[in-house]
Amino acid sequence: MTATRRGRPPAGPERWNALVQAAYECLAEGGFERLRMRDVAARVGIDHSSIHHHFPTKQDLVVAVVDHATRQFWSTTPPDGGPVERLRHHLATLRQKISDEPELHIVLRELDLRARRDPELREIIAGREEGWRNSLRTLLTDAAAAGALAAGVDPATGAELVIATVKGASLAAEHAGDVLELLDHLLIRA
Amino acid sequence: MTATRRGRPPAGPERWNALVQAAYECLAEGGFERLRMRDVAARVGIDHSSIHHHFPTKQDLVVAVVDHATRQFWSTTPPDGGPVERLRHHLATLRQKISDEPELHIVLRELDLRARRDPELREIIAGREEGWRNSLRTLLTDAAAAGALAAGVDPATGAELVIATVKGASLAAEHAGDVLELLDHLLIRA
Amino acid sequence: MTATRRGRPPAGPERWNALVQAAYECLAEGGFERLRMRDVAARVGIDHSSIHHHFPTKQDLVVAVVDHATRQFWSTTPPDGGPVERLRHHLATLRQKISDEPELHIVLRELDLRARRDPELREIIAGREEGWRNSLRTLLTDAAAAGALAAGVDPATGAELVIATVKGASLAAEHAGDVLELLDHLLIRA
Amino acid sequence: MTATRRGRPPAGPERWNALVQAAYECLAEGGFERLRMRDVAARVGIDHSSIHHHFPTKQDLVVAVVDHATRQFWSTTPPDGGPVERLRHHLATLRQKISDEPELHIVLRELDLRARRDPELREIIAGREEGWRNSLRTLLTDAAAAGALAAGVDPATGAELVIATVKGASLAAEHAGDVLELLDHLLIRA
DNA sequence: GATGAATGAGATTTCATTCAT
DNA sequence: GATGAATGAAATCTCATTCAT
Repeated sequence: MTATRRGRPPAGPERWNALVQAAYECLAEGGFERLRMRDVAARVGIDHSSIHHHFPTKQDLVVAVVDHATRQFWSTTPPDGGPVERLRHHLATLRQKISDEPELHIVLRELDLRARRDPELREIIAGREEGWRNSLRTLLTDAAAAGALAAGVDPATGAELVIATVKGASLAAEHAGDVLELLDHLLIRA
Repeated sequence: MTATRRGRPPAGPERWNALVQAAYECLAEGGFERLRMRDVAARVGIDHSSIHHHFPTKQDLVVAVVDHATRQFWSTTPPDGGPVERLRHHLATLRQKISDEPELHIVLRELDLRARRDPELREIIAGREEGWRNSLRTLLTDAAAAGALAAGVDPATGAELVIATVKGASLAAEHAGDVLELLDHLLIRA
Repeated sequence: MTATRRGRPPAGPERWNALVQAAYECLAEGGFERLRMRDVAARVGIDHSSIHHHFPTKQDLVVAVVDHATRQFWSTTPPDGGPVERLRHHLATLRQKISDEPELHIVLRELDLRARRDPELREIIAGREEGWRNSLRTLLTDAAAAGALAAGVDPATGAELVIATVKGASLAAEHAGDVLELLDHLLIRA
Repeated sequence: MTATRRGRPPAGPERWNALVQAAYECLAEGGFERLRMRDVAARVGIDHSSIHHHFPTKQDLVVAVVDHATRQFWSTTPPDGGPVERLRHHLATLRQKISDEPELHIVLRELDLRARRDPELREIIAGREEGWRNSLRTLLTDAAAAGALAAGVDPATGAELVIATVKGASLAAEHAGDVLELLDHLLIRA
């Protein structure tokens, strides 16, 4: 997106990224059912068969999209600060992402569903989600240790509630903010 | 399912129901991406072209499946009793459904995703979900009136939290029970 | 079309005729390419499979239509009178038919074209056309004997010219009248 | 048709032309009713799905055939010379075409009939025919100005007579020559 | 005679992928 | 690396016809 532009479409790793991005957009717009190599290629401006130089099979492209999409989402590393601030910050960031980039949720849900039948995808997604899950548990455990959690809230289960809610909330973007705010209110005592 | 079976495949409305059920199962197993008229027909034991006798187009079959699936799920009418019992019962029923029939959730999520691009499905699903939403709101409002709701819980938003959680929880069936139990605990004071 | 109506659709030979008429209309509207047993049956108001009781195969129905259509057209028997009047009358009748019932021409052209690959149809049509041809030749021969034909017009070839013109004229119904009038003018001297 | 053939099937525009020609032949042999993409492809020696690389839909192929067929026929531009010679020459050329290439007439009649229900074809064909019609009218007008037309022959109607005859004459190729000769005799005085 | 269900052959079209240039 | 042509498998849908009721 910066250099290597001499009047001709760029090649090399830029092309690779452009293809992943294009596939991501196609997926957001039409779902897996309508994800076509042709459309992805067209969006980048190359021939539909040239795409196979970068991604031998369609699955390879999909895997790259999974990597791209999951990386973006769960990587919300909370900043320094007390346990409560960090947890609050994380939930706030999730809220923001959901309203700022709704297509990301669509893509994640598509991938999640597809992962059910595709072990390769399942592993990648599970790996990323596990990172998030652990991070969440730590957050909640710290909050609990600080006495900032609602009574009877098990940190591990609380983490699942957040995950389940985020995934479900993306269904109806207009409610997502309120729901997560409620979650914040319910879970955190202080 | 009752009579008229003398060694020959049954016909009439039974066949219709069997096809819907078969499509439902195919959808649960392979998702929309792998939903094939051929497979549905084969599962019922008729020729793949005969299916068009009952459902002129694939979409017609899908619509019937939507109807079948959504009808099952949201129709959990809580019994008589006090507000708290009714709400508790409803949440418990949802918990039960999630663990008893996980494929139902898969199908619903497939449909939900597909509805994004298919207005016909969208309307059907939205109609059913609206019924559930209203029912939930009433339940929560009644509970609030009885002073049984956690402080600061708006009934409407609470309903959305339940919906979001249920939809999200179905992603990871193994956590669903705990999550909903927590929700119960958090939302309900008494 | 007259009797046997007791609140239920009629059967028997009336049904047969109705089916032929319906097929004729379908043929006029959509050509052979879109002639469907279903549509024919629907037009008469019976089930599409019941049609096979009257016409075992589609070809049988088509043959009946051929019979129906060709009978109508070529059967313009000229009345008594002098040779010139009879010929003039015949040409006038053709003119009239072309403008009154344009769909008849469409059907005949469809049949004519199809007859090229269907010996059964070919024979029926050829048989009918032969009758017309002979009748035309006699007319022209009589006119020639009466000295009423344009100089150098061979009766047999003149007959072919009329046939060719009528068949071609039906292509553009708006010109048909003028063209046949010109033919009258050119062929007949008196 | 010139170079680049080393034991492998030719590609590029040659393939395109070959497909049009093949479709034309199929149409001549079996009519629209039996025009199959499969057969066209087979005649050229490629897979039946490859044909869609050149003609996305069947209609596109048909349009190309229309273009091919109509271009051939009406483009008989008469040479220099007096009005009578030019008209005679044109009629003679038509006679020749009819006997030399009878399948062209078959195809044209198929197209003509189909154009009744297909606006796209109708326009193409109408456009071409209009060119022929105008050319004929000019010819006849010139001949009339030269006093070479039969008495009472309106040039415009005369043009229609020729068109109708040619179209009709193609039905019975064995009579076409005589009929057109008669037309020549009747129309032209000198 | 009429009906509804079923059949099976076949037609168009789509699409990931391969290959030679 | 890119391209255009070709492939082959598969999917939906159509339709004349048959069969049991």
